[in-house]
Amino acid sequence: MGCQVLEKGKQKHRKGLWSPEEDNRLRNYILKHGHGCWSSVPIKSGLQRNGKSCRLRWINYLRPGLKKGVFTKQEEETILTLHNMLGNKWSQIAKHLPGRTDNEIKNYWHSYLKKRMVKAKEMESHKEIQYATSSSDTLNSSPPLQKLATQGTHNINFTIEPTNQSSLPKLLFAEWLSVDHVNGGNSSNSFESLPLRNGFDQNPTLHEASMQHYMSEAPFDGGEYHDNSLTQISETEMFNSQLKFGNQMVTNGFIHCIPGNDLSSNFSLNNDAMYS
DNA sequence: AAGCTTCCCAACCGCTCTACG
DNA sequence: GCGTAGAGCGGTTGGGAAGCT
Repeated sequence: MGCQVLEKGKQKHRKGLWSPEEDNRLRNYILKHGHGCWSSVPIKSGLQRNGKSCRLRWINYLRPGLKKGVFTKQEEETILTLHNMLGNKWSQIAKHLPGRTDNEIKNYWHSYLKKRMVKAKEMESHKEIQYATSSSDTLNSSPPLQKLATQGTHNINFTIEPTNQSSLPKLLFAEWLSVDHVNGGNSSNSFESLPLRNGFDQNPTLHEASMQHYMSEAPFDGGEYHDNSLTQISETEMFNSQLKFGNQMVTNGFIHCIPGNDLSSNFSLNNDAMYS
């Protein structure tokens, strides 16, 4: 909001797949200036796309910290669990899978997990029929979905409220950073104590920002983003680090962070972390 | 090898929500 | 309170790759 540069003039917007050149333009522009108002991005960056398209491309493909490649077993289980609880709230689910986008998760669900669920359901109903015919008291067999959903989720210990609420620890490295950023603080910020908002912060940008933290240590040379940079850091590791921070937070209501690099110096957080 | 089908994923579309004047 | 515009989300589509006949 508060965007002044509007898409004036009904110029024809390009559609379809993005060329590497377009990607570079968009990436370079956003890294340099932040996205600000999305509708102004294509104009300022000289792209013949609409703002919406730019936004999507950035979020789903260009944004630093995105994890590419196959979903791990753990991620799979997380999706199943969360989908069981939240339904098709892909963006909510994505918040719990660092480096994955809602689109990616949605696609994965439709192309693979949905079938798996259907299969599991079929098997279960088949079993139930068999069971019903052989025995009269079949009351407390656990629901198939729940069963599936809880398999292998030993390390996911959180509850999800049906609304926007999630108590999954989300306070991350970037929390202090954004706050610092907001406050305009120029502190090198080695040890900062941050008061928490509502116990657990609901800010969805935290994950993003945390990914940027990881990215800050990953190769990002000459605008060339290496997809596999993140694969060197296991998801578990990232997940654990979140939990660790979460624990700190739970214990005293404040978090003490020891930043690695000064992120803001090598990546413009101003918009992605602050506004989105 | 060619044609057909299926699958996957990037991108688009349309809707809702929110902020602002 | 109302209208407008931008952002975000979920559903859907289209095109290319892979697999099959």
